[in-house]
Amino acid sequence: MTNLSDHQLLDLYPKLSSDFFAVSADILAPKLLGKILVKLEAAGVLAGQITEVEAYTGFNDPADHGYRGRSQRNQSLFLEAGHLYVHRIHRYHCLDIVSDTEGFPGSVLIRSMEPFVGIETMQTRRGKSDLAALLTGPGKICQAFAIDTTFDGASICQSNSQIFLLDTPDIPDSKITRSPRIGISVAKDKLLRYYLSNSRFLSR
DNA sequence: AGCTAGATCTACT
DNA sequence: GTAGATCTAGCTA
Repeated sequence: MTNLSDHQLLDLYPKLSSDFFAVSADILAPKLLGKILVKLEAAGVLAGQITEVEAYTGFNDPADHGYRGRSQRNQSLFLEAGHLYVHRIHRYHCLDIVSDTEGFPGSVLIRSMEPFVGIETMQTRRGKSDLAALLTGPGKICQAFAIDTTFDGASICQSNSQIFLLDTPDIPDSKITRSPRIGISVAKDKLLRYYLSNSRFLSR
């Protein structure tokens, strides 16, 4: 896969459309594993395969940023499915895919990926060369892909979207592990983190 | 207007 | 395993 050209990759799989994302976050999360995140930049293409995600289930979930209702920071969580929610945490940014329906703040946090295309750019931005250190954490992904709050509220389902997902075959449940989410202070017991069991591209 | 906590990461020991 | 960097939304007053 590492020798695949940008052109081949983009022709190989169709872009995921908004109906794919319009389900509850806990359903969407495992379906995002194995999908390929693509960002088109003037200098070239960046792409990676999603290996680890977390679901945030809206008004049902005290750990969800939209749990207490709409605010300036979280308003894109209330958009219809297939938009991005990007927020800052400490020095870094985190990237969520908005799920569910308009007005319900469910989303899936992209926690880790395996780098596929644009690896040199990612290495430069991250200041690291080890592939396993490039995209194994939500802040690392946003740094490598140069995703900041200017992408908050952007659609990933338009024909002119700069960021979108490619529809690769689903991963069977037998290759997916569930665990508690990482780094949160409430609702720690919920098993809403999902990852590819045998991947070496995972956080922690 | 000031204070605090946070869906993180790195560099130490 | 833990301290410190770093910054902003959201809260209290």
